[in-house]
Amino acid sequence: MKKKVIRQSLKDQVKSILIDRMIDGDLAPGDRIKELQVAKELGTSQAPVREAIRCLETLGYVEHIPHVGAMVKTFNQSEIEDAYQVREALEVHSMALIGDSLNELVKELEAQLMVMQSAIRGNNIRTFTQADNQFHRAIVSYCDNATMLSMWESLKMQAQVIATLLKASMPLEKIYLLHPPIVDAFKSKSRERA
Amino acid sequence: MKKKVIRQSLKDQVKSILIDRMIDGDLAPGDRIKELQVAKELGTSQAPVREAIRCLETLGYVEHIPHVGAMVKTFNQSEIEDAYQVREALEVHSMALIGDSLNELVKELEAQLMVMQSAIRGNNIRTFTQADNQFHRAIVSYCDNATMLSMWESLKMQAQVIATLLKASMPLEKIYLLHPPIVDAFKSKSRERA
DNA sequence: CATGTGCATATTATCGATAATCGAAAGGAA
DNA sequence: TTCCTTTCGATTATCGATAATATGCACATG
Repeated sequence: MKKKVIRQSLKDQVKSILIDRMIDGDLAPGDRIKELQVAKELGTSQAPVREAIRCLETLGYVEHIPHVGAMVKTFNQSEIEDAYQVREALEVHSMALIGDSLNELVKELEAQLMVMQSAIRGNNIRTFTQADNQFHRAIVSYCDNATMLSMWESLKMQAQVIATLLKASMPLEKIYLLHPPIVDAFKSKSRERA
Repeated sequence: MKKKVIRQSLKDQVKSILIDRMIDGDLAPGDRIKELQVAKELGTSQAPVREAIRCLETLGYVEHIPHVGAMVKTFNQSEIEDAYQVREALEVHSMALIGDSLNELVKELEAQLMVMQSAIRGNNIRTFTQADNQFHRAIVSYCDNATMLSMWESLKMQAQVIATLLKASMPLEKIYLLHPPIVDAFKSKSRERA
């Protein structure tokens, strides 16, 4: 019941709005984002919009060319697969760092697998991406390497996946199949320890 | 013979100057960076300085608290070790992705090991960090996963090491010892393939 | 003494306006 | 035509000034 007073900077508000637009498809990959235009729409000045765009840039959501402008980044399939490989690298390595909470983690992972499966059956992409996100965040959360977590944060796959897959309708099954081997690895690690 | 006209944005110039100051020790970990003060010193307005600081923030060089200000980030030993673990995770995983150029890579890595050893003997920290940087960049460069490379870029260990070690004089030997096992892994992979 | 309240100051966050730059379109010469 | 230059419109980059916010201190209050 905390519901603190909302004191969000304009930059953060603009950032949220732009991300929402990307998720909703109002901003499609390739679309230009013009600072003054957005500022006018949202009733602010150029500065907060500019900062928000720079922020989205570092998150990998938009591409920015000096003196020209920013546009929503277009992802190709290989980029997405590359990112998943990086995820796997981080998570496999995390195994060695996770201690007593290993069993707890495995339960969490399996729960998310179930959610993903049901999302595939219902073709509910948004639910799928949320579960996928939970799955990977769990792993890096349970390992106490703060840098590892921030690296994962910077991957920010969730929005990439949402923005791209919502339209490209890439097969969820293909993505799903990358996950069970990871859970198996954690399980065998757990068994070996007992 | 290219020597193009220098057309660097003020933001980039400010960023470079601030990084130089950190390396030279004029900006020590914990020091405040005040936007208007820097702007006045450099003869610019607040805006470019502000952007430069935000950039340094995403690079991990400074910490920023809303409405309070930015300060040069202070690294503790565990943070540095965490980052090195993440590096290892990325590089070990890269093994599987590197193809024919494996032998070439091993030669490059061993060359950098030699440089590091001689840097340790001469206690030349700057040379050591450069070689360390070359070593790790080589691995992620030879693997053709662009995301992997950008993740490595975002680690930006070189400045962390320079900024921290130049003063804390953390034993280089300890860092060095993390490297040979990686080369060995690449070598055995190469042998196994032959 | 402990604690809260209001002010003063320092700094960031935001604004509106101007300068710098880019890309495309128009024009002119070989 | 084709290539080069110029001009123009659009957009970002930068500026100087103002508003919003946080921190510390003095002071009142119990």
